[in-house]
Amino acid sequence: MPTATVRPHAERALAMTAAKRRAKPKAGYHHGALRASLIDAARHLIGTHGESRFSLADACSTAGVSTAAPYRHFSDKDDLIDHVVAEGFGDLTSRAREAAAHHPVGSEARVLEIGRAYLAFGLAEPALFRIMFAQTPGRSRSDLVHASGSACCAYVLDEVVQYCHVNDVDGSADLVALQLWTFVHGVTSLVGGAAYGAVVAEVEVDRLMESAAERLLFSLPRRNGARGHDLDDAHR
Amino acid sequence: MPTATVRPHAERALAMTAAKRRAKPKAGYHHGALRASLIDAARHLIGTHGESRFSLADACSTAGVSTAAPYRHFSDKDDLIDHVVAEGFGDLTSRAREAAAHHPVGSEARVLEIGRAYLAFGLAEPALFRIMFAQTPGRSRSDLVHASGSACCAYVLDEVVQYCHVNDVDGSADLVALQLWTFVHGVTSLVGGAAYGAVVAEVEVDRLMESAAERLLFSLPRRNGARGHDLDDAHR
DNA sequence: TGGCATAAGTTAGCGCTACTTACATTGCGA
DNA sequence: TCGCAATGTAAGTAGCGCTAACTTATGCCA
Repeated sequence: MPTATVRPHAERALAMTAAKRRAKPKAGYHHGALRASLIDAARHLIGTHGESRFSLADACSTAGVSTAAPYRHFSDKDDLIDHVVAEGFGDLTSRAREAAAHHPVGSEARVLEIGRAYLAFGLAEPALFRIMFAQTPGRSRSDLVHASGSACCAYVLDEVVQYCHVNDVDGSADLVALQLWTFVHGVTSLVGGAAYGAVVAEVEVDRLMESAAERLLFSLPRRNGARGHDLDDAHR
Repeated sequence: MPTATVRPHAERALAMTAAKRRAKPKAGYHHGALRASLIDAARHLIGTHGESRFSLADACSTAGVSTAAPYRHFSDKDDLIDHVVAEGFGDLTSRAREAAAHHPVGSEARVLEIGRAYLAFGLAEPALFRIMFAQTPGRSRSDLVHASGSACCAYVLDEVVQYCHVNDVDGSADLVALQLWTFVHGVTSLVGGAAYGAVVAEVEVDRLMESAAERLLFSLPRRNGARGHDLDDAHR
């Protein structure tokens, strides 16, 4: 047994600032909030270096623990990533809900703000957004990912369906909702990537989305025979 | 010096079948078509195990060479992946061009078939499709990737712009083309992932795309004041 | 046709990573 | 306060990307 045990990782306090908002960090042998700290660190590292460059060892050193510590909280590296993805879906849903809250149900502004929140999330963390909707061929994601992911998609789709019901849109509300979600997801995927930059100016992305929402939803005919919007609104 | 040199990798011939269509494989110390074989192997392995699980060593063993061999042809692992991506963009463009060739310029069928080819490519190789449009935050892709990628996108967009010109569509053709491409890309991204499966039946994807093309392009007003299609066609 | 520069392979080895095993430390409840 | 479960560490293994130094085959040229 060692007579004078050196307290390792004295610099841990420096790395804990990121997790401070989540739990009380106690300096010492036990980290106190390692689970949350590792998720935070992984999310940040994936965002800055990409998923393929992300290493568990990096996350450990930023959290200030040894490389064996994560296995007390996660079964393996993929399990940690799954928790990052689930947290991402939770954040995306929260952001969309917050954006919607300021506008009445069934209003165009509400639908548009949800779309903008979706896009803003993808722009803020493109690498996270990508792994959220990706699936590795070999393995299946955890139930946590499936639950949070389908909850997120279900919410977004439901908001569009509600717009259709409130405004008596003719035709299949599910189809329309799926189309709009698909489009917003497409914009978000492309602007987060490299291909878009050469083609689209960032200022125009919002106009692109508004115009698409107009053509895919707002201008759709209503059950009473009227038309939601004059189509000319879409390209003035 | 060894007196009796054993010829290593006698089983190489077995692994060469995949590259046989590309170059003449000569059994022996020199592979003969290693560059192409490695690209093939990488593309296949990324497709079956995902990018994050793809290892250069696996590609080497399927090609039947040592792990140092790739560095005679590629600067590093990322360089090999870049070549896979460039080949992917080339294939995607080829498929789209072939699909378009059977229909007159400016016809709805031509636009739809290009969209279907795009979707079919993404369904056939989802992992490849994903890395084609992804970018790792830390590093920039090679000029090869940028060239093939922007050529692919430029072709797809140009076809929609041509439709607009042939049919005298009113408004910005660039905007419309971008919208349609974004939508098709969104469908392809989502069906390749896990989120869609729970929501959309695969049979309906084609109807989804057709209906979106109707609303985003075919039903748009024309310069002479007419309307391309009656909007009701979109949801009969 | 011989000879040689060079292209294109190989083996050996380094540092990093994911993960496991065995051990150390701590907090908490009986 | 004791003991145990939770949570950390250190050490070790296998596999990975990549490099350095060496070996083999090929094409070209006197």
